[in-house]
Amino acid sequence: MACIPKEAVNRMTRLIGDADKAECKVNKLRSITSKLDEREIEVEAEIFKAMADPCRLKILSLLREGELCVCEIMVGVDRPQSSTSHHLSILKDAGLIKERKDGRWSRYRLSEGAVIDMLNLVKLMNEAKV
Amino acid sequence: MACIPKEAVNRMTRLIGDADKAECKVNKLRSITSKLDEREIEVEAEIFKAMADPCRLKILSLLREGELCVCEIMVGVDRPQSSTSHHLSILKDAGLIKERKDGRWSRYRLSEGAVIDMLNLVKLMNEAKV
DNA sequence: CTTATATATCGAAATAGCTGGATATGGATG
DNA sequence: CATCCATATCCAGCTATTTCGATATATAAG
Repeated sequence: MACIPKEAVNRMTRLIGDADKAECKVNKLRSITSKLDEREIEVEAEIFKAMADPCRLKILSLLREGELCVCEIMVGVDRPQSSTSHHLSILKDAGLIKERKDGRWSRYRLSEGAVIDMLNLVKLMNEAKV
Repeated sequence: MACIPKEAVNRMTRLIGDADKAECKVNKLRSITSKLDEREIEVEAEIFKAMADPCRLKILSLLREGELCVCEIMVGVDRPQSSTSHHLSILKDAGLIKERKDGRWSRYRLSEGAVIDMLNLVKLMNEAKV
């Protein structure tokens, strides 16, 4: 569940050469992560998780063209209705898309904000990788 | 594995009201996703997947401060060595971090490029969500 | 109120991912 | 080459996620 503190400090001491400096570095490192808001990180991970699936990335691509209802999206991604609906709810829970009820149809669109920026950025990262 | 084509077109026809227009929309939707490069989407999903874990987000936060070796990172995230090493390899495979061997130590740093932008963006999205 | 339809939710099986102890690898040193 | 040590890899158990058929919910219309 956690690293062994004593062993960790020993390692750091061997790495740095000085026990006091090592202790100091340990405290510095711990203070960085302890200042992070656990809840915030959880939510950020959820956002990335929502984007971490090929089918959902396709849905987001489709929605860049504009608002679509579920039946259109399931055609676009070529997946059964329940599967499509499931992915949509994950994207919605993460705040990436918005839903609008229209009679018996549910129409989805991209949320305002940074969704498109994220998609553009990851494209850049992909290209940089190759 | 795939949605039922005939049913899909029927749904679209009821949605749009005109069979020809529906057929046309189906083709348009399919052409959007068929133009997407399957391999590229796979890699993009891998990048998001690498960022979709609280522990790995903490590691990226730590590395924003500069290059660190594994023993420093395991202290920072308070995880055992094998676990830390595992997360580092996922981040490395996704291209988010780079490794530099230095004697018996492995030193990791953020990749040049859009990693930090991505972290800043998701922070914005998180704030926007609340 | 009955039927038809669009979407959401459920359930169960399959798959993928996380975790951490144990072990392997490989550099450094004597 | 024997030993120490940092890191990577392996393995097994556990949990989370994906998938899709079946069912439930809800809106529309007759």
